[in-house]
Amino acid sequence: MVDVATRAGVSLKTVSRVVNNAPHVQPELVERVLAAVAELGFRRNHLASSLRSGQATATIGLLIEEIANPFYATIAGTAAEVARQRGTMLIIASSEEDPARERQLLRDMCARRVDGLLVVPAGDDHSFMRAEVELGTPVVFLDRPAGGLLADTVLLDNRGGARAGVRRLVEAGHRRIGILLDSIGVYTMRERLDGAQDALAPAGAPYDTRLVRDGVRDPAAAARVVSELLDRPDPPTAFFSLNNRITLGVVEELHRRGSDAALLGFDDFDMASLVPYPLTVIAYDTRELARTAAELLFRRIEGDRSWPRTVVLPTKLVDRGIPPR
Amino acid sequence: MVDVATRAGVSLKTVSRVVNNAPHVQPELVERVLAAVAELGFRRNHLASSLRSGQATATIGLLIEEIANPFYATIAGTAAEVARQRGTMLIIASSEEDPARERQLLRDMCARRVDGLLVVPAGDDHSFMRAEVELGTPVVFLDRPAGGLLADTVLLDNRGGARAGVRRLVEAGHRRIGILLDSIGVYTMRERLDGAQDALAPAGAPYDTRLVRDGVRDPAAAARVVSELLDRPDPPTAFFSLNNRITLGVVEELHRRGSDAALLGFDDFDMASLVPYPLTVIAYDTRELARTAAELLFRRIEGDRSWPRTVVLPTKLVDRGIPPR
DNA sequence: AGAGATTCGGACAACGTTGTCACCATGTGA
DNA sequence: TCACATGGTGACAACGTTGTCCGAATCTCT
Repeated sequence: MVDVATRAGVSLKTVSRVVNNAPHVQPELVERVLAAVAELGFRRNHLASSLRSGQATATIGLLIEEIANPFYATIAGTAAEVARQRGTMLIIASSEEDPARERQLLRDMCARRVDGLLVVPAGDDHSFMRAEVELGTPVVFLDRPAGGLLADTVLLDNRGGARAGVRRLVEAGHRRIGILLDSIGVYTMRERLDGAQDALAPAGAPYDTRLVRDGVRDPAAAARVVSELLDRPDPPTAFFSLNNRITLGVVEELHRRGSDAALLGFDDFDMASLVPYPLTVIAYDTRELARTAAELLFRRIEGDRSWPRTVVLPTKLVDRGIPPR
Repeated sequence: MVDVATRAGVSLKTVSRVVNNAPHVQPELVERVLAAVAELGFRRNHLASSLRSGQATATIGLLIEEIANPFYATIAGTAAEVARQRGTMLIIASSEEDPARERQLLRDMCARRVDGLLVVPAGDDHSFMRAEVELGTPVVFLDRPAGGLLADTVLLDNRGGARAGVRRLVEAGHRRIGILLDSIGVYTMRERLDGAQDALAPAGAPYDTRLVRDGVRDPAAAARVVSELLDRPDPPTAFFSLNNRITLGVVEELHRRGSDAALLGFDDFDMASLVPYPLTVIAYDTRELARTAAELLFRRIEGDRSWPRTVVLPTKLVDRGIPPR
């Protein structure tokens, strides 16, 4: 900047003014400065700029579980888009469901003085962030609530969605329903399971814990579990898979066996209509989830100091057919 | 930091030393400083730190087309992982295929003094980055080459892959092959098209431009084009779709019609085995593409000043059946 | 013509950190 | 006893910007 000033024959401060297009600079000087900037290839140092001016690094942090997962990729894409509209950059990191790693990454983002944080929580205790939040870094949690910290949160109606879906199964006459889930440790899974119970109880359907299988991490495992359940003396007549990775494996196995069991899945996916099996799903708008959270975050960044909100977005049952029992 | 120093009864500099765990500080003082840090909730300002110490913001930039696209999401995930292993954060932005936007985003990342850039180029002239590169910001291009700039590049063997795939179609007796592509303006599409020609020419197969359709942007468009081509008096007996979004639409239409045309697609996808159609694809390892590029970038960041390299990664033909003509 | 207002440039300090250097104790060897 | 390392500490300046303030030049009005 000094070099630019020398070259243009003005003071340092004038260059600063031109670069920030502040008012009250002679057009002629502006021109000379801009010429010098171009000649010397000057680019303002954003670090120094936001160090001096206090706040506004024009950067927000996004912490998710796993970037490559389409759900999180959609969230990231939407967040990036909202950020771009605000002239803000996005730092992304993935916690891989590891609370220690989550903590370290959040610390690191704070050290970088991000203007705000968008977090899909991995651990269940976020009280360690209280200091940062009180110091003025806005945080919005999405998809899952934070533990031990009052903050803005945007969730899906997991329980209501599962309830509605399972109710449809029950209405079609199903009573023995195999339920496959990733990990009971995850909030969304617990909610979905609760929703299923909500729908089963009034139908007087036995909530048979032998039909509920935890720890189904991938399609192959899902296929194995389905196979196992179908080989029981009293096999389930319907399946409810609690996420789309599991659904994939279930479809594969049901299709392979030519089974006529009903299948309900949480999470829609692109190719659902191509899948060789009638697949009813509980869908939701991932982009809206992310957009809502990001916009809430920016409102906070812009100074909104109102009481923390929790927004719950609806889910929708997409019925592609449920074979009756 | 001043507050911490006061509280611990030491000088500013000693706090700095402790925070950076520099040697030659009395264990007792270290303890006192750490206590003060904990009590005051001090967190070192990364901005100021990297401003003062010159380089090393411990941040790299990734510029891709569209985060939500699974291909780029995989790249982003892999890049984030490599970065994390190096204690580096990742800034992600998407150009949405807009050269102007690409340019602005790259400038912005440079202004933030990233340690290096990973770029999937959108425009075809990147000479505007020469100044930055010469100033010492390493850049690695991936998936597509940069225009007008000598830099490290990691590519896929698009042409070779397409050639091998189409050769298989030709071997199975196909001569009239419908080719659907997104946009001839994109490097990868041109290469794949060239590969197809490579395989068709020696077979004496007519390269019938009426069977080549550009501008197929989404599955629905692909389905329409397939329908149109099949309704010709001399319909193609095989289709080659140049990306997976297109493949999706082609599968849908072929399946709908109960057609027995052969289908070859560029890009593998998760559910390929579930698709209700024998689908042979040209696959590649996206993670390896990203990992290679990211590791190359970090070698540069660590000081490697050797001549820029171009790495071409192989593709693999995954044969899930090709109906003969 | 003089007083006040307006416009614009520049000197200076500060943001929070770290590199440089000098200093003060010790301990060590001649 | 004296020089001389050595380990431990702090004062100071600097990184590249921008906010504050002062003052010079110009304009406006009576």
